[in-house]
Amino acid sequence: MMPLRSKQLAERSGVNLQTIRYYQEIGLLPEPPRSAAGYRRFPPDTVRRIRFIKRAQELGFALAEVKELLALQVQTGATCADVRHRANAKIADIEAKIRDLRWMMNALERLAASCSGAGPVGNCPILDYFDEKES
Amino acid sequence: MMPLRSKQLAERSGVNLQTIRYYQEIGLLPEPPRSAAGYRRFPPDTVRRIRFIKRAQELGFALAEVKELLALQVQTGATCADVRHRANAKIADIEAKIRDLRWMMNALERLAASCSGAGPVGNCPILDYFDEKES
DNA sequence: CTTGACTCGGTACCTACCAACAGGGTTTAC
DNA sequence: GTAAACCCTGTTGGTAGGTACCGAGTCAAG
Repeated sequence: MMPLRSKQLAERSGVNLQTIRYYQEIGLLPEPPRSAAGYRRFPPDTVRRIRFIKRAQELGFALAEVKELLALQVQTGATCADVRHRANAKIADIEAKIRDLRWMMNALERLAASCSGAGPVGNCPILDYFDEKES
Repeated sequence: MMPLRSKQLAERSGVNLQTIRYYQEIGLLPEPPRSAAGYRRFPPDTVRRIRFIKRAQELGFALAEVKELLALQVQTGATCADVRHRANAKIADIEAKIRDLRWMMNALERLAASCSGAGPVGNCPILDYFDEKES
């Protein structure tokens, strides 16, 4: 297979062209060789690497964490337990986020329920909550 | 009451000094009068305004949205229904986020369960999922 | 030989701040 | 009156994860 240019890589892996450059800039993609005119020539399996990144991102991993996972993948001596540990930590993160969001939603629902929706904004219980004097 | 200097305002409202200046910069706080030496002199009720902002933020409103809420508060003709509408939209946002996070968590839990934790990283089902060839 | 599509690096923008800096201002104790 | 201690000011740059635009260079087809 021929090496890919930036746009081809972007199209085949389903991301924006600038995303490719961004990933390269932050070291998620190795520095590719260049053509005589300076064009990037990516090895075709880079498509797979980008899909790896996107899939890990979908499950909540930040790019810095994805970088670690990619490093783990080729690191001799890395074990399955290392990966599982990261997955479990991420699960705990997500649980905490969900708890926060549920608390927000609950509070908002109670406020919305206490607001009849009639009348001017002066006695709105929602704004009153935001504007309470005491802490 | 005497007007407050930046740091006093920051301390009394429980935010960082730079946050005060940031809020002023983006128009969330009105431009305060200055002392002869150029020091900001905030009216004491600014503390209350910042607490408003912080409370709305806690319930998931972005600063731009908080700005709208603050504008609504003093806008003649604004109704309680306007506020409730915003609250309901925010509830829908949060619901969508929770759904996404639950999907992530589910997927991660299934992957973590499929991973024994034993052995090298080569056959890790978690990394395999990220690294699958087919889309 | 020109046109259009592509590529390059660089920069700026978004959110919601935080940190560090230089150069002054003010207050308090002695 | 002066020195230490602390405060203020604006400016710059950083964070994550990109998106978007710019002028200039390159390449292939007609």
